[in-house]
Amino acid sequence: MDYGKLAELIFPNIKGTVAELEERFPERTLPEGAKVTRFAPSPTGYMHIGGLYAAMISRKIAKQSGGVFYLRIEDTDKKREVEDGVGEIIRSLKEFDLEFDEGPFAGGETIYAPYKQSERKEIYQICVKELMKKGLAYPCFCTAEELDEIRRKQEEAKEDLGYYGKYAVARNLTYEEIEEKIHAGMPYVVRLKSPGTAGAYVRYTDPIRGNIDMPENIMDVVLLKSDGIPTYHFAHAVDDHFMRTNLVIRGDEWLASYPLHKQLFELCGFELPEYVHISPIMKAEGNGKRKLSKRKDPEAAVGFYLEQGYPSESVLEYLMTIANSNYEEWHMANPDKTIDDFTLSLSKMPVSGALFDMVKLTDVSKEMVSTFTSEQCYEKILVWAEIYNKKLYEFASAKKDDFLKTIDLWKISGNKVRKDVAKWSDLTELFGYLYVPEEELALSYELDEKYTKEQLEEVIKAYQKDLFLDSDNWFGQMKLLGEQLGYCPNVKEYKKNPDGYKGSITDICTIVRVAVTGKKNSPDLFTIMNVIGKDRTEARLNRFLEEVR
RNA sequence: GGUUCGUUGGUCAAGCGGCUAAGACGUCGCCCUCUCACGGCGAAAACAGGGGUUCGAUUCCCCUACGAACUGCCA
Repeated sequence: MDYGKLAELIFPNIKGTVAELEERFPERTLPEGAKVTRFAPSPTGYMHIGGLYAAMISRKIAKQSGGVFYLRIEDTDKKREVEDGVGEIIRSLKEFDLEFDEGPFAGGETIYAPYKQSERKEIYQICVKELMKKGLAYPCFCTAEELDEIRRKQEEAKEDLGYYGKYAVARNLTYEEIEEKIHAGMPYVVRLKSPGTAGAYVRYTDPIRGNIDMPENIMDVVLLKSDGIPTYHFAHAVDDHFMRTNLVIRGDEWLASYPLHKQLFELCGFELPEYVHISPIMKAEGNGKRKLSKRKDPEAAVGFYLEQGYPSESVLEYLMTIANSNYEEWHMANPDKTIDDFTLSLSKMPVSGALFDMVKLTDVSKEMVSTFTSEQCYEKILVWAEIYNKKLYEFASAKKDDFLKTIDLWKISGNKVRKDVAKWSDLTELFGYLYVPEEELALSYELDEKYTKEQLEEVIKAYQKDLFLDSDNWFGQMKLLGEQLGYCPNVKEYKKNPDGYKGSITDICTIVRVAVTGKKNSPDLFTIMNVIGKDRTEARLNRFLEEVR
């Protein structure tokens, strides 16, 4: 077989050479140890939390090594592609401040462009043509039915599944047969003619998992699909070589493809990049766990966190605790530093998939919110509310000073920090009495059954006479008021002699608190009433009286 | 079926031949001039099972069980 002739038959219009590509996409000049990493998603819908995780790690590694992080869109499967999938990815990453160092998605041009696989078709074909010239690739005209038949036979014979060895029938086509089929317009794919040996092994050392021995690739995998577009595997080899990626950080579902990728790089004459395979983020199910699924789990989408109003810093912080479990300790020892100051270690990444723990995220986020100033919270809430809570946005943007007071209310208690809020949607859920407009406010009073109707009325009516809102000793006034009604002003004393009183100052405060907020727990009540104002407080008291009647 | 990876408290996990097996979240209890929150103190809670190797295994080897990934003209 004259492979040169075959290559011309298959790729008559492809004139470029790999050598030219090497020149067009030269090696990068970077400091020793600098890592070039990429995030390479497919635009198949909303962004997955696992994608965010991978992107964060890739960017972090590039950044801390003085390297480059870029975005490449893997849009080689037009069937799965989704309208504005690329925009979705870019917006999501931007929300999390994960910016790129180069390329059109960073607002610039570089010699390594294009950054979308669909625009790199010729590059792949040049490389395939060259392989074909060397007798390492060939056209295959097998139909889906024929492939199914092969598979059936292999299953029956309990052999390895795939297109290889004696099953790779298209390997044996003569030039004349191929020419005839081409002229007849038969569809075909281009396959790798794998030189792998059955029974041979390749060793791979993963920074996370250590040494792994895997069988060498013997499959004649598809390089170019019938539409001339490359498969993932081939595009990966070509792109990561010519875009000069030197560290491929990817999900562990790719681990098994390593022998193939190694072979592809070798046959193309490319230097193999380093690889790291990271574990997926899992979701509990029954007794076990499974990968977070786009279809079943709303929390798989990064949009979920944005919508709920988790600060992006919180989500990243949580993901970092998963990525390197020593991060938390480091952060406790360095409370004023951020993720950017931390050195991520690939070898310390988890080997098995971690369950996504929403409770832990909540804790991390409360901690994070407590480090924001009120002004910072205000800015973030504004951005969030503009999209997800219009009413709140109106309030926040119209009355900034009032709004800042509400923030202080749940952020600060005396000289201590409160940690109530993990996400901005908590605002209306936890503090409806502050943030929901009066006419829309639904209060379901959390009242202990021990209080009688008369008791409630008595306390509220007494309190209505003077709210003590101008007092500099509101609590003292409340004690006095309680005492007049027969409630003990001292909790300890009350506990010693519960039968001597109607209740304690605790009860007085609780009743007023429930009347005003609907809730039996809240931040400082005096401050709440001052923040919502005298008129609204009085209205709430009246509303409560009507309710208990 | 084959290949590969994994399995320490409810969760995330440290550990890399010898420890009363860290820490964090969660849970529970106690304390902290009204509740909550914050903070402090404390408690319960784990090496999947079985064989080896070894003076000694959570750590090394093998087997079993369970889980996961791959096995596409999807990535």
